[in-house]
Amino acid sequence: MSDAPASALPAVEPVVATEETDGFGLFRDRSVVAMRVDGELLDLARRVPAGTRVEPVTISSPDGLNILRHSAAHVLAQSVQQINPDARLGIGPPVTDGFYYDFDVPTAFSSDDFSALTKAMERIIRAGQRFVRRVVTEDEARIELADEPYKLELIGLKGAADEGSDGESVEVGGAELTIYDNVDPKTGEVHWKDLCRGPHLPNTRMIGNGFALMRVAAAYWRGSEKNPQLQRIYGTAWPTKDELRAYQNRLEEAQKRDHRRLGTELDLFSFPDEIGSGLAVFHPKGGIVRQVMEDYSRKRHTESGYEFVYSPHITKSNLFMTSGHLQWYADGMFPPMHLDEERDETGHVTRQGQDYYLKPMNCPFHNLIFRSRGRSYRELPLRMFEFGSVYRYEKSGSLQGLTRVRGMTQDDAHIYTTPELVKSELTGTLNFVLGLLRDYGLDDFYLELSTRDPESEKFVGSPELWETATQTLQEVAEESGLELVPDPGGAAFYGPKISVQARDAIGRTWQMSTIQLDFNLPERFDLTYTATDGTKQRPIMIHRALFGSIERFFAILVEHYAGAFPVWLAPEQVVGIPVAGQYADYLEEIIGRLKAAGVRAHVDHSDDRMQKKIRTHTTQKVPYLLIAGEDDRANGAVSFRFRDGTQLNGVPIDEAIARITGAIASRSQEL
RNA sequence: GCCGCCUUAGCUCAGUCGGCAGAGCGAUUCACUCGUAAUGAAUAGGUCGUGGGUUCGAUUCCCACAGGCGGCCCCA
Repeated sequence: MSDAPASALPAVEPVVATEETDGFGLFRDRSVVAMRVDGELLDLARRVPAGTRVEPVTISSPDGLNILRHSAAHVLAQSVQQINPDARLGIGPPVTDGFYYDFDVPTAFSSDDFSALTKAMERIIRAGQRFVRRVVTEDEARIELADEPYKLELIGLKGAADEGSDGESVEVGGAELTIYDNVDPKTGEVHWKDLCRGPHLPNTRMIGNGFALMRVAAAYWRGSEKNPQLQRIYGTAWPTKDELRAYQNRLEEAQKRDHRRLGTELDLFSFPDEIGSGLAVFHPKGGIVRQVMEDYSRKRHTESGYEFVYSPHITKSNLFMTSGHLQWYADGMFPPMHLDEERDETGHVTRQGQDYYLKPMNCPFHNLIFRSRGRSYRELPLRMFEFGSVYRYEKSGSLQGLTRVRGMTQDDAHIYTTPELVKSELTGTLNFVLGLLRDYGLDDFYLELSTRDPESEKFVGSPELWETATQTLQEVAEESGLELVPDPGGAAFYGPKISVQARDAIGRTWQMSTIQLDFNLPERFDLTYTATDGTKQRPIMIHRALFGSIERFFAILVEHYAGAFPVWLAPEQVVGIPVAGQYADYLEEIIGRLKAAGVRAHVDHSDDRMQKKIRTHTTQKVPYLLIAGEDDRANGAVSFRFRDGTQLNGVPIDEAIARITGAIASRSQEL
């Protein structure tokens, strides 16, 4: 979706080779950068025998873009080693919208190095160096790459496991070990080489001027924090300069929508240093948005048969021993408060203390509520809902605005059901979740089904139980009619789940709600209900978070709407602007009627000129500005000005009020 | 937690090659009363993130810590 369509390019069709030839012989079109034979991507320079069916890969296709970006990564690495011959190479794969290359260098790169690197890259690109593939034996590769310890490690890995992480397969994923030489087209001199499975662009010239270096970062070698950290340079590359610019504009657009920036500009929330990292306060305007979000959610939950429960923020450790959280997730919890311990003068403990923990999850509390008395099958499904405040000691480096915090409010529900009702309950829950998300303005979804990693021993419940549950989730997901993406191995140890992914206004996807089956907690808490035949049965538990966390969902909505909330959510819905002071009283009457109807409205009585007031409240993204001057007063009317700058003048007062209250009541996305 | 960068007024940012700091917006006050994105003027506002060190002198140099940003790892 972020890749530009290839519509401008002429259609290029698969061909069948009539004689032995190479890709250059088969495709004259310059947009073809590689070819596909039997599903395998090959350089255009590769020979194919007569009778081979060959598909062209154009530079703008997903495969073509990856090849472009991977080749750009090579050119980056060549430039780095040109400038700093001591830099050792890690890996350099393409990623979404770009590429990176990891280097082991004694001193980290800074963005100051970018201009020199970019110049070096441009020189290589202009030289039109050819990427020439060469098959080598393992021993030959070891000799040639004797100075590249990381590459040697990859060669060693190749035999062991073909399934490396995605980046490594770019280097050594193929059936043969290959090295690509960067060859000067005039002299035939080899300027640089890299262990790589390819394929590559025919030559560097095709990278053109559609690339840019983006940022530097550190990354653990082969993704493990036990390994040394390498210095990573991220870049982006596109078939044309225009596409590069379009990409850069998208990034700028995303930056303008950044909820942290809008949170300050619109006075919604802040993270005072005094409180601590990852702990937010919501200001009055953000508070209104939150309150409206929560109130509407409460209403819908009540209508859908959920019951509201409340639980404390802290608990003694034994509860999280029972749930298993302390065993599994102690690292992610705030350390305990040790209370009630007493010692004598010599320091000996005379009274054993108690550890209290801030809760990282609500489910154990809900289980206690379930267990507080005997339960009958007649009560099931039992749906408990809570806006539960949870605290998680996230690592300092992973905190991010409101999307990753240490204190948050989950809209958490736990559903206890009989096995017979699991499927209908899951279906109902999924529909409920999707419906509610749509009401908040998100409507482009796909589902992800996270299943057990069959390799892993770390799971609870029998394989048969997992099998049935996964099957049920799959059916429910398929019946929704939404696109379903498998996420093998993504399940938690205690059960499979469906998660709802939503695309926002600029096409980014966010993981939203999760619906998760749990085979673990009912067991650990020994939850039972009495079935029709009088026997005690184990209920099945479904965890369901809709927003995930209110804070994060709030952030997503801010970014989705770029701060311009639909009226029903907007902190300020209407601001009255008199053309001159003498019309303030007239406007005040209209605004008064709106306030009486529950609309968040006020008249701007400041000394600013009217144009200034319009600017002020437009930048504050107020949905409706109501303007009144002599013309309006004479006609018993008022004039609208909307956020997009359009206006609607001389609207009769009753009509104006009906329009506003109507848009609020219907939670309209339109004004 | 790890790597790199950053922290100057409420916000966005200049600046000082070591001699106690400046703009725009915002705020306040006064004048202006105006028909769809900035009226004008004046005033207030900063122990330059915190703590140490070097120095005659530190916002500037060094160290530590805190907070932020970008990644990595992680995300029940």
